[in-house]
Formats: sequence, C-alpha cells, structure tokens
Amino acid sequence: MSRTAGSSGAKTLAAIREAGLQLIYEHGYEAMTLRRLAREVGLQPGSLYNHIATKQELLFDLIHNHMITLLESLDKALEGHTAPVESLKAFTAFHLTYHIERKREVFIGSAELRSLDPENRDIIVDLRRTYEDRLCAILDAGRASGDFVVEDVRVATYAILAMLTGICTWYDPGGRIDREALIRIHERLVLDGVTKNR
Amino acid sequence: MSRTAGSSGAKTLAAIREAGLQLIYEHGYEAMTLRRLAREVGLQPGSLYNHIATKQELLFDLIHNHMITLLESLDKALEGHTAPVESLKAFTAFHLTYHIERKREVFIGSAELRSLDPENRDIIVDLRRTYEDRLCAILDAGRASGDFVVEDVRVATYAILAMLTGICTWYDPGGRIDREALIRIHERLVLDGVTKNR
DNA sequence: TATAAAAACGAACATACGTTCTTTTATTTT
DNA sequence: AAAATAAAAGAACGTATGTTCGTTTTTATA
Repeated sequence: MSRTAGSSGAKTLAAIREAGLQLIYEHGYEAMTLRRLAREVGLQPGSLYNHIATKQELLFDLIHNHMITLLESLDKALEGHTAPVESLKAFTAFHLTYHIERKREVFIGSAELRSLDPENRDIIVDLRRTYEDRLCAILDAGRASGDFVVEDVRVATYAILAMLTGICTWYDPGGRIDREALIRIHERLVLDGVTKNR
Repeated sequence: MSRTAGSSGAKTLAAIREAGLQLIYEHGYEAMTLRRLAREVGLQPGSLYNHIATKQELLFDLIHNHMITLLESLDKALEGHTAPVESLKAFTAFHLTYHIERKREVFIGSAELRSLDPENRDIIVDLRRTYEDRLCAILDAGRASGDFVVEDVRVATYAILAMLTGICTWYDPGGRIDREALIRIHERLVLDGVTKNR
C-alpha cells in the first residue's frame, strides 16, 4: 500500500487536530497514544509524522491556537463598551459563551499546562496572563469611576474567573438551563460581588 | 542485598503515599512512573508491591481518604450553626481553609477522576455529590427562611463551589494576602451573590 | 506528458512501563 | 533461641510507546 486516493494534507491535519483535541480532552495528553490517534483518523501511526513534528508539538499547537483565538474574540467582544458596568457585563457574557462553546479547548488549555515543555508553557502562561489583565483593567476602571467597590482587584479577578470558568466543567448545553439564563444569573452574581450595596 | 535495617511497613507506606501525592500533583497520574516513585522513597520498583496492590489502587486510596476526611471535617465545621447566613459563612470559611491546606489532595481529587477505573470513579463521584448536597441544603434553607434570594439553587451551588475551589489553584499561602482576608473577601462575595439587595 | 513533491504504508528500533518472581536479610512471634 | 513473617533487593517478562526509515503510489508542478 501507499498514498491513498483522495488524500489531502490540509484535510488530514484538520482531522488529526480534531481527533487529538477530543482524545486529550477525554483521556489526557499522557494517556492519549499516537496509535489510538492514528486509528481514529484512519492512518498508520508513522503517517502522522507527515503532518506533525512530535506529539508535544501537537499539544502546543492546539493550546496556542486556542489562546490566540480567545484573545482576539475577547477584544472584539469588548469593542464599543466604555462604561465599566457594561464592559463587565460584556466580559461575563463573552467568557461564558466562549467557554461553553469551546469547552474542550478551554479544559485542555489549563489542565494540560503541566504537559507542556517549559518553553512552550511559558508562552501559554504569558497569553493567559494577558487575558486576565483584560478583566483586571475593567475592575480598575470601575473602581476609579466609583462604580465598583473592590477590596483587592487581583483577588476579585481570580475569583470571578474561577467562578465563570468552573461552569464549563459541568454545564450541559442541552440541559435544564439555557444559555441566556445562565448568563443573566452570572452577570448578577459578578456585578453584585463588585458593587457597593450594604 | 535484602531487607534494610530499620525498615517498617507503616513508615514506608506513609512515605509512598506522600511521595505519590506529590508526584501525581506535579505530573499527573499517567505521567508518574512507579520507578520514579520508588526512587523518591528509596526503594526498588518491585519493592513497592509489598505495600500497594497496583498503581491504580494507590490513586484510589489517596482520593478516597481525601474525600472521607473532607466530609467528616465539613460536618464538624457546620456543627452548631443553624441560621442559614451563619451556615453559609461557616461553609465558605471551611471550604477555603481546607482547600488551601490540602491543595494537592483537592486537585488530584478532581483532575484525576478520569484516571480512576469506572467502579472506583463511581464511588468518588458519589462522595462529591454528597459534599455538594451540603451546600445545596444551606441555600435551600436560606431560601425557605427568606434570607437568600436564589434563582436556581443548583446553579448557585456550582457557581459558588467553582469560585471557591478555583482559588486553590492560584492562592499562595506565603503571598500578599493572608488567609483571614481571603476568607473575608469571599464571604462577602458569596453572601452578596445570594442576598437580595437591589 | 514527464518530473517532483506529498502522503500514505508497513516494518522496525530503542526505550520505558507496570508487574512478577526468587532470594536474602531483618524483624516479630512463639 | 528457633520459627515464621515481613520487607527489601535485583533480575526479568511481556507489552506498549514515540519515533524513524525505506518504499510505493497519488497528486501537483513544469
């Protein structure tokens, strides 16, 4: 046997990425074998190396792509909002939506940080920090304008992110609660948490 | 060579548990090799089997012990509190304290769920559900008494747990914020989230 | 249409893994 | 003090893993 009829590099690579994403999400990077991945895509193990350099590079590629897309989408979602309250609402809605829609990428992006080689990890950690800084800036602005009352901006940032991100680990898109309701509930939780109202 | 002078079963098992906890926390269950674990404890790989049955059993043992301790400690912490507001404060304080002190156990207890054999996983998932139910009950009571205004108790439960648990992934005990301040901040965040105040 | 490049196969390599087994020595029990 | 048990060593087994390589066939280029 040899090259298969109809085979195309771009298509195969996309299939490898998708299958890799799913397998790493389900079993973890270490537990995913390239033989299993190859079988899923319909290839022999060695043939994977026509498309990826190493297993590690595939992982980094998946996470890096995710982080870039996440940041670009966020900046688009925040465009046009100037008032801190509106920005915070926009952030919350975006974060929830994205984390529900890209559940697997998000999960891998944090759970598999430790599976990355040090240099690769550093790059991703930097991008994560940039994302956090966006929320930090909103809280800072709201504090300056008097809209928010926050004891410690960094703590509030992490608390909010932790709460919102935690959702994607249990939320069931086909379940009892629809996305709009979920966003509404959390907008209130987040706003109440940073608003003076005693 | 053979049995080492001063060797004792109980001590060695404790050392295996501690080293296993640390290694799984750092690298993940799949990435931790028994050879590395043995080296850490100062044993030959085969000698581990005088103390553990399998690698899988060690993982289950660590997580199961953690869950049992968690539940017992929670019930002790909630004792004596009857008013929903007080119960919720007690829950928050306990949850934070425990999750900061037992960071590694907590992390493994959720991150390595997927590395458990199905039967083992079922047991742990049941215990987790029991823990969640404690918070659910507090919110239900507060809703019945009129102290809390919660749109959906299950959602609020998960949101609160997600927020509080997320903290243990970044909190630095030796850092800028001391534990009391952290608890105070989060008690406010949680209470505001479930209290009517518009 | 001839030639170069791409994409697959299939076999193989070196290594590492969880685990088992036999043997030896230290500790505990009688 | 003798016998039984527990805990370690050390070697080995079978298997699985990431990866490489030579070959073959299909697609793209000239």
